Amino acid sequence: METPTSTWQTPARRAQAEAKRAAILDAAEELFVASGYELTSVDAIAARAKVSKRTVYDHFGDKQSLFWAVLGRVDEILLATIRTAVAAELTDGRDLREALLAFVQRLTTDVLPSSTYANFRHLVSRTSTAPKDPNRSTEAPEQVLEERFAQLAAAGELTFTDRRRAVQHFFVLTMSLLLDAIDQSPDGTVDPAEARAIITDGVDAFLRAYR
Amino acid sequence: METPTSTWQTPARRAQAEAKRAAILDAAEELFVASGYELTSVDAIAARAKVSKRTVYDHFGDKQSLFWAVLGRVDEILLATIRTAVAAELTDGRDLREALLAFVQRLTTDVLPSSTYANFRHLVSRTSTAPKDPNRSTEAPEQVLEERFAQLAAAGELTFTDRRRAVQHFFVLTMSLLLDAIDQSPDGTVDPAEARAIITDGVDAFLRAYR
DNA sequence: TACACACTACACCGTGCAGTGTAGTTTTGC
DNA sequence: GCAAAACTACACTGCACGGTGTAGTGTGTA
Repeated sequence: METPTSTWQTPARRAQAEAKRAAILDAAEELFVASGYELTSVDAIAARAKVSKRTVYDHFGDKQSLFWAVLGRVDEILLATIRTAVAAELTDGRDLREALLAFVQRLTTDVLPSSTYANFRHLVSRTSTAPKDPNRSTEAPEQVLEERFAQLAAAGELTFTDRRRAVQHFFVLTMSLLLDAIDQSPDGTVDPAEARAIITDGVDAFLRAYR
Repeated sequence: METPTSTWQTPARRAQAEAKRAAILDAAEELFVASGYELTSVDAIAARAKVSKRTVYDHFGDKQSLFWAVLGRVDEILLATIRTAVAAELTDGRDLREALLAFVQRLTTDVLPSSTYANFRHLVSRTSTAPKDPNRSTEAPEQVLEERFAQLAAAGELTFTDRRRAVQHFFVLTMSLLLDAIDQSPDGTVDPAEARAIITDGVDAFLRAYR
């Protein structure tokens, strides 16, 4: 058959194929996150997805393409999550500190627990072992926040000269430290109290620097 | 022979052995940093060190131990560099902003260009593919800065409740962003002007938050 | 009924790599 | 000169893994 995704089939067949495809992506994501690109074998992915190895190759061609497909899905989810969180928490008129705290809290509970993005940041950014995707925008998430920060600055709630830098600082003061805390601990979980402390300290430091 | 490091030999022999050992560590460091743990073969390390593969195994036993040895050396150098930089730049009576700028600048020029620590941070922290060393203190560098920050707080130059957190924030606002910038760029180098901008922005933000 | 699609099971190939065994060479200390 | 240390060259094992080829199975669809 080769590339079942190319032509247009009857809905029933198509649905089955999509289900398998999703299962493979799920399994691949878990294993890549857990063990990294090199140490994750296609056989293991197939086994976890309860799918024959051949099906994996029929769907994705090779290991690299599968990895990129996983990455693409993760990027999508992440971007959607950030957009939602911005829209839901960073609302006008709300106390800025409360808004930012809620925003980060929401991001962590929505994205990190599935551990989706947490370790992928490390996997991708510089595992150096993972193959680099030629076409992908690592900028998107930041830009969403940048726009909102610009509005906040216009409203006098924040003060900065370089909005890009301000967003960078916000991210490292909150998300980066949370990610660090996560993969510092052996089991990959962080004490919720510690997490809250990191978040509040980060937000407060940010506000002292940029209010 | 097996493990030439165990018994005590005559100086000449020992010196030769040490030279080889150092050459192996150098080669291993370069290759691990460049390609990651998995993708670096022991054969490649031996070739680069201009040493027979057998010698590598005679010295280090296996690939993991070699990796840990490299890590240990990097840790030592890093710690010494930080101590020196603290002593040299974070002196009493100096304008705090100038001192912190010089401190970060010195760290980057002393540690990053050799790229020693830059990518190793990524290799170790969560490559997940790299083997974990059971006994190593990832805390040391931070603690050096913590002590100095505590003194600065006592002198009224800084204000914070949690000195550990303050140091974390300082690191992410400066070094983390520099490392990010480095491995964001394909060739592993950063425009010096951009680097300076990152440093000054980071230090200024830190001072706004903690002065 | 018959076809095509998605999939499985499984054998198979090539390769790269960690690690070993060994015989031989150079150097050093006595 | 001799013995041992340090090292080289090289062959070799074992294995895991990426990827392919193929024969066969079940199932919606025409």
